[in-house]
Amino acid sequence: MKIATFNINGINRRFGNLMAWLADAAPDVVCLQETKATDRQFPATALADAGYGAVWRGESGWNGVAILARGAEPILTREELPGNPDDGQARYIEAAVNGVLIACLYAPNGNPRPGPKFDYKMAWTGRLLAHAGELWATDLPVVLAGDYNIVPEPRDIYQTTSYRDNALVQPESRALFARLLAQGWTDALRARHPDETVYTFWDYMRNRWPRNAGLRLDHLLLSRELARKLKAAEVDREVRGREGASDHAPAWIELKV
DNA sequence: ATGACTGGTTGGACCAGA
Repeated sequence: MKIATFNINGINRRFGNLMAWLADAAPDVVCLQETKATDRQFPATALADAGYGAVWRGESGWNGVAILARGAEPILTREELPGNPDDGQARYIEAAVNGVLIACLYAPNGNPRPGPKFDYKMAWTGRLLAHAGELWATDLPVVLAGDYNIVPEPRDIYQTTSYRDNALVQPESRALFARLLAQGWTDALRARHPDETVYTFWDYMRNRWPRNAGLRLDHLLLSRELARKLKAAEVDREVRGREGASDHAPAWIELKV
C-alpha cells in the first residue's frame, strides 16, 4: 500500500501536473494540501474519471485539504481538528482507507514571528499534538501525513542564515514536532534515510530549486504497527522540476499491507 | 529591511505562502 502526501498549491491550476504524477506514481492514497478550492470547485468528477475516490474540505482562495483513494471511496472520520470550534480554516481531514486511518494535515506557516500568525501556528500544532496523542492511544494503524510547516532539525534545511527568524525553524516549532515523535510516532522519511539530506520544498524565489536550496516540511508519521510494516519512504523530487510545478514535491511511503 | 516568485481574489493591488 502506497500512501503519499503532496502540497499541490492549487489543485485546479495544477490539475495536469497532478494527473501526470498520479499516472506515474500510482499511489493508493494521496493526501493533498493547499487545494485552494472551495468545496464546489473541487474537481471530484475529473478525479473519479482518473480512478480516484475522494473526500475534501476547502475554502475560498487558500488552504484546503483532500484525501484521494485509488479504486476506493475514503470513509470520512473527521473534517476538522478537535479543540477549537471557532477555527474555520480548512487544514485537516481524516478518513479510513483499506483499514488504515489517514490523517491529512496542513499546519499553519506561522510567519511573521512574533505575532498572531505564529501564535495560531503554535495553538493549531498544539491541538494536533493532543489529537495525535488520542490516535496513538487507540492502537489503530494510523498515518499522519501532510505539510507540518516545521523543519525538524538543522540538517533538514540548506545552509543559510535567511531563515533564522522564520517560524519554520524556531525552537518552539521544533519542540512541538519533537513532542509528536516522543509520543511514539515514526518519521518515515528519516527512518528510511537516517543519514541523508532529504528535502520536500524549494521556494520559487531566487533559484532555490536549481540550487537545491530546499527544506523538509512534509512528513509522514506512522503508528507502531505501521512502522513495522514500512518498506520504503521517498520523495518524488523530479516532480518539482516540471513545468508549472508546485513548490513542494510529493513524499510517499510503501507499506507491507 | 527589502525584494523576489506564484496563486487567488478580484477588477487591482493585495493577501498569503514559507
